[in-house]
Amino acid sequence: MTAKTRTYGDACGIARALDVLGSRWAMLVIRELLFGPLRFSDLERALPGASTNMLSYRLRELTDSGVITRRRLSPPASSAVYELTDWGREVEPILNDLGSWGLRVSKPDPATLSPTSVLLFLRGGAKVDPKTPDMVFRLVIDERVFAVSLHAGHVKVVSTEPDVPDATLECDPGTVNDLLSGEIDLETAIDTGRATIDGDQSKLRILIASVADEV
Amino acid sequence: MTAKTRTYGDACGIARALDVLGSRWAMLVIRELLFGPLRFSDLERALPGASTNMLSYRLRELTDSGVITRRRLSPPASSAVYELTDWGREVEPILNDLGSWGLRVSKPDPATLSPTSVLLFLRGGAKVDPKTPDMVFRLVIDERVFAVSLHAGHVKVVSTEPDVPDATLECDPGTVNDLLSGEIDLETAIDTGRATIDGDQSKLRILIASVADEV
DNA sequence: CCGCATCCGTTTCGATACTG
DNA sequence: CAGTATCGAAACGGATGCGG
Repeated sequence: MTAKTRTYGDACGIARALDVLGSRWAMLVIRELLFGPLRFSDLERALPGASTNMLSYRLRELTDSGVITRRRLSPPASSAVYELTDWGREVEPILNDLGSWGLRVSKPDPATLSPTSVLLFLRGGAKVDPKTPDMVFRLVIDERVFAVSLHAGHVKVVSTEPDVPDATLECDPGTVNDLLSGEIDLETAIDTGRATIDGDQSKLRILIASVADEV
Repeated sequence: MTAKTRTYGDACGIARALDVLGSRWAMLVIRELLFGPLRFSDLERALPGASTNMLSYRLRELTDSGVITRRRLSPPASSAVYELTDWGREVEPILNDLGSWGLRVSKPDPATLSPTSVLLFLRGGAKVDPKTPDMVFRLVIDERVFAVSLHAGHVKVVSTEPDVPDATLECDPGTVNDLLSGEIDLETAIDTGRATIDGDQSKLRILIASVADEV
């Protein structure tokens, strides 16, 4: 059954992009894959509200149109993962811009927040003074480990274990977001048990402050 | 009946943007409004395939969320127009990027092409040598007049009558597109009656060539 | 003609249940 | 874990009609 998706039938590049990315959940699936390959169930967890049904269908569509690929992991762990193709990775700046634009939309009331969203926000929102000394953090959100590094005023976020981090911060996505948007401060987060810190707390404070200023 | 649109229920900026722009035709409506206010029927013509039904609903939604405004024209012409708010105008760069990304998607078979799409393409695709002398054109597509100017290697497209154009080009959207993408040349277009030219043809040729090179 | 409401068939989506 | 099957609900597309 060849998926004859509904098309805009418009030769414009925008319409053609939407023919591929315009259906519900498509862009959010891509958002989730921005920090590396994920399994079906990872996506399911990151996108509650998307039915398994929809997910598998969208994944097939995106695979067919060449935005993502399905790959089987090597023998020991024999599960399948989905990952962005080179072309798919090129939507990242678009999603970033869309994300900044969307900040002016009021938050939905019961709101989820995936680790990925927060990390994108961190990466995109930070404009740090280039004279700030370099630093590396180990960020643990929802069991997933990320290396967050500050180098020459540029924030980098990668989905790996950092070597020699200056500090480790472990907490849930909501807390990271509240910290970055300045809604709570680090002390409160620690005291209320929402965050666990290990290492150089002052450096972490610098990073957080620089992002919070932007917002 | 307050439009309680389906929401992603996700606090991420991307998801919130999609709560507003994610439904079918929404972004294309915005695309059409990028060059200035339009009436309901103008939108209808530019977006065949969108039912009047859908259009009026989308327009209300976009108005409610503050992306566009509805304004009544002054007395003589007492019709209403829709136009982007400042915030709405900020999606332009996003749509441009989306448009470039989407060029790699194969064209739908029976494909329409609105004047707006072509002009966006013209504006976005042209990287002209800054040493090229300035020029101004009068472009007439589907009865709509635009001023296309080349100044210091930058292409500007505005929806107004230009004063003192170097040349006038009148044709349908498809032809402009074919010219810009190098699929036909100016001579052929004129000979086959697809384009009508008045004024300095050589200058027009320079503009066209510089865009076609990009593609 | 313009802006929209209404009716109706089709497609897409969402929730739950169920299988390899 | 990684999806498919099923089914009701919502969104969409097309046609028509109606008051400015």
